[in-house]
Amino acid sequence: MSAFELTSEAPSSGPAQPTPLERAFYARDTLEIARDLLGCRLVVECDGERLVGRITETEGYLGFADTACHSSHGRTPRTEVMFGPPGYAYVYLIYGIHDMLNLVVGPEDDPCAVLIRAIEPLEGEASMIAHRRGKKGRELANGPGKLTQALGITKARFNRHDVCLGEGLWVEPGERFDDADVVTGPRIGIDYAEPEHRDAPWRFLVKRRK
DNA sequence: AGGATGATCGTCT
DNA sequence: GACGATCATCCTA
Repeated sequence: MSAFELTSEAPSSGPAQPTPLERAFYARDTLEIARDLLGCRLVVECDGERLVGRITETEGYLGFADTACHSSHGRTPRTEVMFGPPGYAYVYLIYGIHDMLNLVVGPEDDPCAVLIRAIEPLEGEASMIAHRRGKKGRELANGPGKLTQALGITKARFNRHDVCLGEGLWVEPGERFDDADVVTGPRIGIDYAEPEHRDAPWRFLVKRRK
């Protein structure tokens, strides 16, 4: 079992060119992708500025058979994008307040997704703090609603967005975390799901450092 | 540090 | 008309 080949450009002093993960990255097993996304760079172009965060927490949602996955309740206008090809954003509003960022994965007609749950700031931190009304440090983006607010990701702007183009919103290779630094556990906020799905260890997070 | 509670609206029955 | 892949605030210690 081998990790997807994540290659990164050598660091350069000039403005970085987008190096988005290609569609093949997203056309694989959901849980492998959720694992591999840890350490990757989430990039958003916001008000002419590039905001970048290191992904530190994800959850896999496994499609039809997963009663915690939206698509398991049927194909609707909201869930439609998950039934399409991989490499697109599925952004929806929860609790009337929070935008959730998911990446559609797996083959077409196999409606799986990975929820991005947390990031750490790499570029544009000052703007992220401003978006978060002064919150900083671990409180800046350690939750799915927090990171979308910090990065300016909304459903209106990015639902159904192609993340393989390298414009607007995409994911780039970053550092690869060692397995020893990765923890798994049950997913958050899905108590309504069947026990076998509610308790499945499909949440991935980087162990707290420093 | 941690538990309870209210916020707020798109989506589906 | 109900409820949710949550968060911030307001308490109590």
